[in-house]
Formats: sequence, structure tokens, C-alpha cells
Amino acid sequence: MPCDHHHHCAKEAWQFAEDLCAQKGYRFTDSRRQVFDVLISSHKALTAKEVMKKINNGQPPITYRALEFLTQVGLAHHIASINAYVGCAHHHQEGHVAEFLICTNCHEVEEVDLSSQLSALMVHAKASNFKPQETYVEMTGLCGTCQDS
Amino acid sequence: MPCDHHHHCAKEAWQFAEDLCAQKGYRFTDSRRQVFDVLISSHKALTAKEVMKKINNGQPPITYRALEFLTQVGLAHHIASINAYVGCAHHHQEGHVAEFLICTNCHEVEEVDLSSQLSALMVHAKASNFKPQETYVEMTGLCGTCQDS
DNA sequence: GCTGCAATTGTTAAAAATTAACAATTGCAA
DNA sequence: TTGCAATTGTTAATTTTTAACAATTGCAGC
Ligand SMILES: [Zn+2]
Ligand SMILES: [Zn+2]
Ligand SMILES: [Zn+2]
Ligand SMILES: [Zn+2]
Repeated sequence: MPCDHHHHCAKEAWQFAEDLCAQKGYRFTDSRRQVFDVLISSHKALTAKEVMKKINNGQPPITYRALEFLTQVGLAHHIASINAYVGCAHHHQEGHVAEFLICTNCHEVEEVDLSSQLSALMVHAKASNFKPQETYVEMTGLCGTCQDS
Repeated sequence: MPCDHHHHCAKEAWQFAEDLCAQKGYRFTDSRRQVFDVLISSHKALTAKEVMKKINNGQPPITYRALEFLTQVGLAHHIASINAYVGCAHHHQEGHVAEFLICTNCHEVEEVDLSSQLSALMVHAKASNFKPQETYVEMTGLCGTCQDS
């Protein structure tokens, strides 16, 4: 049971997503809702294939387009190290950076805000005259539950 | 010209690789050498396909196996955010963590040791009883050269 | 209400990336 | 030299992602 407050999470996430899309004028269409639902119904990172399976065998283009949309508007994150996606309903500021703790056994993902500790990562970029676009901080390992099993 | 000291780099890298393999008893075979050579001859991250092209159209299995070997013994790193590989000849301690600054334009990669600033990343893991395996800290963006062009 | 246009979807299929399977070969130690 | 484990060579399958284009939808202006 990775998350006891799960239903609560999901409900708040939906509210957040609705508001975000309404406010920004994004079209929160059926296929996008379906994919968001699949992601947000779990704290695990799901591959595109896993998402498709859960949506009545959704066709790849539709799923990939929805995943891209959600990622771009901030309702999901792409976890590069395992090539999977996780839903998100946090309010992220521009330039925000998160750290993801990814269990390699159950694929549960914990998202942690790194904004306040970002300088350690940025100092090298600045010293190298590097202009950052995206930052990925991912840590794979075993969550507490999976260490015991 | 991303690296003026390039030939120097490559020579030292070869020495390092030879020593490492000899010392640890790894077999530094031809195909592994070829892939290492391709990677270390550049400071850019190369996809598996790019590596294959440079090796007289090497067959996928051979290239993937060599990349896996090099990655596991520490002579290369997998850059998850762009799904590419970069050669490495640094002496990494166990549990070492590096930050990669990856230019999205030219794919030049700068590797920075993060060991001394690691606590910021680890504090959340410890608080969550998360047992880390691999850590990816990757920042995509534009290198100094590519900002000017 | 219609009309036109941009955004999104549905559908088919291709392309790209990765891996499986297994035979052939190599390196090395007994 | 014999045996065995590691590695390679080869073919082909599987998985993942994208291209292409027609059909549909949502919405603004008439
Ligand atoms: Zn988030
Ligand atoms: Zn777990
Ligand atoms: Zn390194
Ligand atoms: Zn560049």
C-alpha cells in the first residue's frame, strides 16, 4: 500500500488538472483524460505500453500524443531512466526541478521538490556558461516496502 | 572545437581503460575496444545507432553488448534523457554520482563530479527509507558554443 | 444556424530501437 | 589437449516510436 491517501490524491489531482486546463485554455479531451486517469490512478511510473494496455488497448499514436501533451503542460513527468511516465498534480513554477525516487521493483515514484537545493546543480552550469533547458534528477533504487519483501 | 586537449584526453583515456581492465580481469576485446574508441574519440553523447555507423556498420547485438559492458565497468555512461552514451575515463569511487550537462544542439557532454554535493539529493532518499542504486543527474541545454551560433 | 479553419483524433503502416535465440569461436585453466 | 565459460557472429523477432493522411471536432465569425 504505497499510498493510503490515494483516493484523496486522485480527487485533488483531477481538480487541479481541470483548473489548469480551463485557466490556460488547454483542451482536456477524452483521450487526454483517459491517459491522465491511468497515470494519476497510480503512484507508479508506467511505460507507454502499460498505459495503452490499461486503456482498452488504445492505439499508440493517441497514447503517445496524450503523454506528450500531459508532459508538456506539467500533468505528467517523463522518467527518462526507465522510460516511463508518472502523473503529477503539483503546482510547478517555471524552471522548477524535481527529484524522482524510482523503485526498480514496483516502479512506485516519489517526487520531491528540489528548487531550494538547486544551486548545487546549477553552479557547474553557470561556471561552464551552459544555458539549461531541462533538468533530470532521478534516483533508482528500492522503496521501503520492496526492501522488506 | 569543444576540446583542444582532445588527443591528450584520448591517450590518457586509453591508458586508463587498459589498466582498469587488466587490473580487474575484464576482457577488453576488439569489439569493446572499437566502441570505446568511438565514444572516447568524442566528447559528445552518441546514440547506439551513431556508434554502429562509425564502426563499419557494426551489428546491433555486438554494439549493444559492448555498450552495456562499458557502462557497467565505468568506461561509459548512459545518458538517459537523450538515450545516448558518452565515454568516460574518470576514476569513479563506488557510489559516485556525476552530473551531466548535455547540449541539445551538438550533444557535447560535460561530466561533473557531484560527490561533494550529494547530500542534497540523498537527504530525501534517507527520509523516505529509499535505498539508492543508480543516480541520474542530467541537465540538457545549450553549451557556450551553441548559444553563439 | 451555417461556414471556415485550426486542433485533435482515428487508422494504417512504416521506421527505429532493442532484444532473443542459437551456433561458432575464443581464451584460459586443468 | 581437453573442457568449459565467456564472447562473438548471425538471423530474425520484438518492442517502441513515429509518419502520413483522412476524418472529426470545437469554436469564432458571419
Ligand atoms: Zn511534478
Ligand atoms: Zn517498491
Ligand atoms: Zn564518468
Ligand atoms: Zn553545443
